[in-house]
Amino acid sequence: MKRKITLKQIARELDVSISTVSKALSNSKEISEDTTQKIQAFAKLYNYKPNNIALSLKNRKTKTIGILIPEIVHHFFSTVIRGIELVANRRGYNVIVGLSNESFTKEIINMEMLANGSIDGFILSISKETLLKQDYHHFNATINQGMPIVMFDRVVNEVDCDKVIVDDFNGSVKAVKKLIENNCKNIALITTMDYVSVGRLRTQGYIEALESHKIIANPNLILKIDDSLDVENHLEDLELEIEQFFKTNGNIDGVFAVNELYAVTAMKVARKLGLSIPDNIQVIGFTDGVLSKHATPSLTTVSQHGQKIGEQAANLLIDRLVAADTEDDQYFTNDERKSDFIKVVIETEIIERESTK
Amino acid sequence: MKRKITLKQIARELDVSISTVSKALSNSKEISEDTTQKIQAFAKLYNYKPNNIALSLKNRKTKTIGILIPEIVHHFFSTVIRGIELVANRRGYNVIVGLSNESFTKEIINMEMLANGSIDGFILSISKETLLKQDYHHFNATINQGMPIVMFDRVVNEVDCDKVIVDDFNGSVKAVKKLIENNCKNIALITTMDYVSVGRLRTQGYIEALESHKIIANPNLILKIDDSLDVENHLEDLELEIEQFFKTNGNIDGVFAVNELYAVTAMKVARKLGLSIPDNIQVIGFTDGVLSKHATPSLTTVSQHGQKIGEQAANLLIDRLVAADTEDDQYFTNDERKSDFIKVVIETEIIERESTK
DNA sequence: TTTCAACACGAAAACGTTTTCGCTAAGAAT
DNA sequence: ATTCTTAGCGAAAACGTTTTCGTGTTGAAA
Repeated sequence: MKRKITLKQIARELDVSISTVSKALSNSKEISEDTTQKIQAFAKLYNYKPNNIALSLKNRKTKTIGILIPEIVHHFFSTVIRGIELVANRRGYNVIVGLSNESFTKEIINMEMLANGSIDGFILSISKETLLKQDYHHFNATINQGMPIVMFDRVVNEVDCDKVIVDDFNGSVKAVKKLIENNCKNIALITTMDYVSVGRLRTQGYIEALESHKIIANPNLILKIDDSLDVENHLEDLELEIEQFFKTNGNIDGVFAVNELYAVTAMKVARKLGLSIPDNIQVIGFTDGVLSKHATPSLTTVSQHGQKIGEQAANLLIDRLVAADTEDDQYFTNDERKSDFIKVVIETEIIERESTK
Repeated sequence: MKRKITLKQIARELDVSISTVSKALSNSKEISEDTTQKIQAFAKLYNYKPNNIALSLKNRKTKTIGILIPEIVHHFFSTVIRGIELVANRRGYNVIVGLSNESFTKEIINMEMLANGSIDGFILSISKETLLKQDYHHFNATINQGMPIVMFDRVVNEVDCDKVIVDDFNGSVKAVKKLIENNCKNIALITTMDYVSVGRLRTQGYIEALESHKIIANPNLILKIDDSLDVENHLEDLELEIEQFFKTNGNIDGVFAVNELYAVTAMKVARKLGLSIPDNIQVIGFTDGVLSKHATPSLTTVSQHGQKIGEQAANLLIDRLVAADTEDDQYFTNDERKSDFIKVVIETEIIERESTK
C-alpha cells in the first residue's frame, strides 16, 4: 500500500535537494560521483520511476495517441489498432481508445474528453452518422487548437489533415477484372448505401472494371443493402434479400461484395439455390477477415492490410508530433500548411482462395 | 494554431486573479455575480476546458483505466474492451490499451509504462508466456504500489485481486451433456495444452459431464493441439491433425472443441470425410464469435458474454477506485484486504444453431 | 595574500489546476 | 468612535518534474 516514491521523498531521505536528485538520476555531471551513486542506488532500491503526469504537464505533451473508431468488435478496425499500437509503442507512445459506436454525439464527446490535454494527437475513422450529417466542425476545431489528426479509411475532403486510405477503387477494379477474366458474364455487385465514401468508391471500381471490358453495367445486377440498421442481428433479412436478388437475376455467375459478410452470405444463398462454387458462380469479397479465411469454400478477397494502415497512420502522426516539437516557434498559417498534408494510399491485394477459379 | 486557453490567460485578459477565475467557473459564491458572469462568458467564448493533465496531477488520479490484453484482433477480447469502454465512459473514465502480444516481456514493459501515473488501475488478461513462466511478480508489485488490478478470463490464484471469469467448467459440462442427451455415443474433445487454465477447466468439464453419465472418458478421444505456434498461419497443419484424429477414431459422433476455430475446422474435416452435420456428427464449440455465426452449418456454441465480462470488470475496478478515494486515510493491511477480493463468475449460455440436433 | 576558475549543490520557476487562508473595504452593530 | 461581520477577491501552496541560475567552497594560479 505504499505510494510510489517521488523525488521529494528521496531528497528528504538522503538530505539533499530535489534538484540534486533529479540531476543525479539523469547522470548530470554537475553532481559528484559519490552522491550520484548514493542517489541512484537509493532510487533503484525503491524502484523510482518518474511520474508520467508530472512530465506531461511540464513538457506539455503526453506521449499518448488518441484512437477514435466507430466500433472495436470488427476485424478491420482491431487490425488497424494493432498496427497503431505496434509503432506507437516502438516510438514511445501509448494509445488511448475511444469508441464512437457510429454515433455523431459520442464522437464529439469522446473527442472533447481527450482533446483537453490527455493526448498529443488523434488517429480516427469517421462514424457513419457523422458522414450522413456531413458535420465536421469538431475535427476542424481540434485541428485549429493545434492538435494534429490523421484519418484513416473513412476520410473526408472537408477536413485538412493527413490521411491513410485503402485503394478502394482499384481494389474493386482488380477484383471485378479477375471475375471477368475468369469468364464471368453476369457479375453482380452487392454493396451498401452510398454515403460511406468507401462503399461509393468500391461501386465505382466495379463499374470501371466492367466498362474497361466494354461491358455496360446492368443496374439490375447491383444490390444496395441498407446497413443503417444492425445487420448482424438481422441476418435472415440479409439472406432473404440476397436470395430474392439471385432469383430475379437467374443468370448471375459472379459476385463482388463490398464486405465479407455479404460475400459469405451470398455463397450461402448460392449453395442453397443449388449453385456450386466456384463452378457455377464465383465470389470475391472486399475485406480480408476471419470469415473469408475459414468459410467453406474459403473466400477470395481483396485484402486491405489493416495493420499496415495503422502503422502508416501512427508514423504519420508521430512524425508530425516530433516535427511540431522541433520547429516549435516557427509559425505557419493554415494555408501554408495545407499543401503539406499527406494522403497515403495503401494498395490492396487479391488473396485467391477457393471461391474463384 | 492557437493553443488552448488557460486560467492564467483568462485572468490576465480580464484583469483578475487566477483564483477568481477558477472560482467563478465553478460557480463559487465567493465571487460576485457580476464578475462570475463576465468570466463565464469569456470562458465560453474562448471555449475554455480545464486541462486534464493538470487536474490529474493535482488530484493524483487520472480517471483512466489501463487495459492490458494479449491480442486485440480477437473477437472475445475486443468484445471485452467494448464492455469496459462502455461503463468506463458512462462513469467518466477513459481507457488506454496495451497489448502484450502473449509476451511476458511486453506485458511487463506495458505495465511499467502505464503504472507510473498514467492510469488509476488495470484490467488485464494474462499472456500465455507469463502463464507458462508462472512469474507474477509484476502484478503483485503494482498492486503493492497501491494500484488496483482486475483480472479477467485468464486469471491466476497467485495474485490477490478482483477477478471476472467465465464459468469454463460448467460451460463445458453443459455443452457435453447436450451432446450426450442428443445421443452422441463417442464424444471427442479438441483442446489445447493445459497451461492456460481456461483450457484445463474446459477439459475437466468435458470429463465431468461424461462421468456424470457413467461414461469413462476415452483418452483416445481427446486431441490436444499445441497452440504455442501461430495456429492462424498453420491452418493446414491443424486440418491435417484433426483429419488424422478422425480417421483413427472412426466412430466419433460428437465433437466438443474449446474454441470456435477448432470447431469449424472439425466441421470442415468431417464434411470432407463424407460425414454430414448434424446427422452423422454433432459439433459444439466454446466461444461465440463471428465464425460460429456465419459458418455453414452455423455452429452451436457456448457463449462467454465477453461484453458482460468487460462491464463487470470495469464496474469492479471503478467501485474500488471510488472506495479508495473516500476511505482515503483509513489503513488496511494486506491481510485484511485479502478477504475483500471478489471473484465474479459469468455464466455461459448455450447458443443452439445448426451443428447440433 | 589575493583572484579566479571549477566543482557541487540548492533555490526557484514553470507546466495548469484547486483550495485554503488572508486581506481589504464597507457596512452594521456596539 | 470603535469593533465586528461579511462580501469579494488575491496570494500561495500543492501535485511531481526539469532546468536555469545562483552561491558557496576549494584548490590553484598570480
